[in-house]
Amino acid sequence: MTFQKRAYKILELLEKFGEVEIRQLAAEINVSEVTVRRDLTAMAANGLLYRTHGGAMKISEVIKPVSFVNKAGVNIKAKDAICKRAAADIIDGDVIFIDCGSTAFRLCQFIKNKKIKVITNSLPVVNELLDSAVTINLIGGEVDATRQAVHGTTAYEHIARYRASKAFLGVDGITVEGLYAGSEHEASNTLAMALQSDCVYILCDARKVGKTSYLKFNDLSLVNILVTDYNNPDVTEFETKGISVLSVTV
Amino acid sequence: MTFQKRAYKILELLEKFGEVEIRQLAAEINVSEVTVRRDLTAMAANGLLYRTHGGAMKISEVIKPVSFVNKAGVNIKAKDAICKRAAADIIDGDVIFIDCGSTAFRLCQFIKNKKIKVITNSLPVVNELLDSAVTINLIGGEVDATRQAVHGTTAYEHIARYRASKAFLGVDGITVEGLYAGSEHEASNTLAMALQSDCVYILCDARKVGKTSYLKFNDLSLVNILVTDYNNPDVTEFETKGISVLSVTV
DNA sequence: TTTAATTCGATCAAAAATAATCATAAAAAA
DNA sequence: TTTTTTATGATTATTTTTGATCGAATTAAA
Repeated sequence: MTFQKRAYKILELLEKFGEVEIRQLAAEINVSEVTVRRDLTAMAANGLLYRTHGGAMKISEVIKPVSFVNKAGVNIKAKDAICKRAAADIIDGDVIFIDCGSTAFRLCQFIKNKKIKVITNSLPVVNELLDSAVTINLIGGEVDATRQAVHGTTAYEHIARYRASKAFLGVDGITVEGLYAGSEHEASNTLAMALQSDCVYILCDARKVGKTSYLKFNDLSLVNILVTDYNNPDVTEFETKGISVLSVTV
Repeated sequence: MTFQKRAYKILELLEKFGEVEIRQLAAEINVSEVTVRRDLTAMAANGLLYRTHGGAMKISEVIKPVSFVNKAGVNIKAKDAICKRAAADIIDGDVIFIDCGSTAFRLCQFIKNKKIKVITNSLPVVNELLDSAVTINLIGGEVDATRQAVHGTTAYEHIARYRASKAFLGVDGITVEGLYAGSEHEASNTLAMALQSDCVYILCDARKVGKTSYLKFNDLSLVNILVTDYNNPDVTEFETKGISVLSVTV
């Protein structure tokens, strides 16, 4: 019985009971207590479990895992429907930008098993995709705590170094006149990502279509595809401006 | 029977059983154990299987290496004592590097109320300092999921753009001969941060002092201050090399 | 607090597995 | 063909793994 196999067994028992005693393990695996003790020490050093006097505990019950949480829970159904449709366009081998909005965040759940590269400035996105098939490239720069995202000059320069096949971006408002953002930061970031992408998707639920906001940062020429649940004849206005509209129903 | 044929057979058996013993393989393929051993070594080097003592395992069966959160569970008392001492040296206005090791992570709790800038490649550090007085600059680049940190060429270039007054770094081992790391990534990162800092602190609990590891990546000239709980006359050896040793008791 | 019982870490020894060395056989190159 | 290189197996030295033992440290009980 090799160390690797014992480690497996130990983790299995740990998962089952939450905690285990050395005597119990020694009997179960059929090795001496000294060996079990050595195994536990090694595994604790590798962070696979938490060592206690006389045994071990599951790590999750001792230390809280790292987690960035995306709080924005508004209009989730619509956002999920939009993102599901958008995800259908993502194929293996794609390199995509995902911005730090609450809409684009919902995209994560649909792309976990795709073999793609994701470039993002959003900490919740990184956290969500950490244990997935996706390769993550995180934009560097100053961290904005309220948005849980990276912004600033360094960040935009970082974005400019990469080239993606698709960008999935949210906006604060979109009309035939152009794109609106809620802050300079958001605008700069959206713009930087869009400029480095072959195909720009705007993910935008119905509330924001036809609405303006604080800052108009670009006209519609930046956009290739608009994914929305806004089912209204007006969408033809966008199409005449050269934008493909993907309508979804909630 | 050529190597290629044997390799195929070995992978086949591995797929079937998940693990194999050398004796078993030698009998099955009808070659000596020495040859099997050589085959396994070669195949392991190419990442086709995981070598164990006495045999081999399927890669997927092997327990994932160091997950970062967990490693924080080892020797916490010593690490906290070390970090508390180190934090006493940090003053308002400082710009500091914090690396992605489990020791340096413990520093966060002591600096939350300081008016400083922290530059880091560690996601847990970012998470821990998100709601604090600290301004965070996150290194950008490829995300290493197991370490929950950012690494790669882009990351090291990002580091080179900044200049800090102090760097707080962990190592896998330190002797009078030099500094040791557990991987190329860790070494590159530590080195990059150290080179951009006016004063380099090595945070190192007693277990790692006097110990060597996988990779020696630099001599001691890189280091200015060693903070450790290693209370032994031998520390004078480091001091003769020009390093200030800050000893703490647990 | 003191005492007794565990548990731990260090050291040692035996067994197994590995790495290193060498000689031979097979294959490739000259 | 001869020479050189490569692959294999045998042999020996080294390393790793495991279990036993004992003093020190830790926990639980009195």
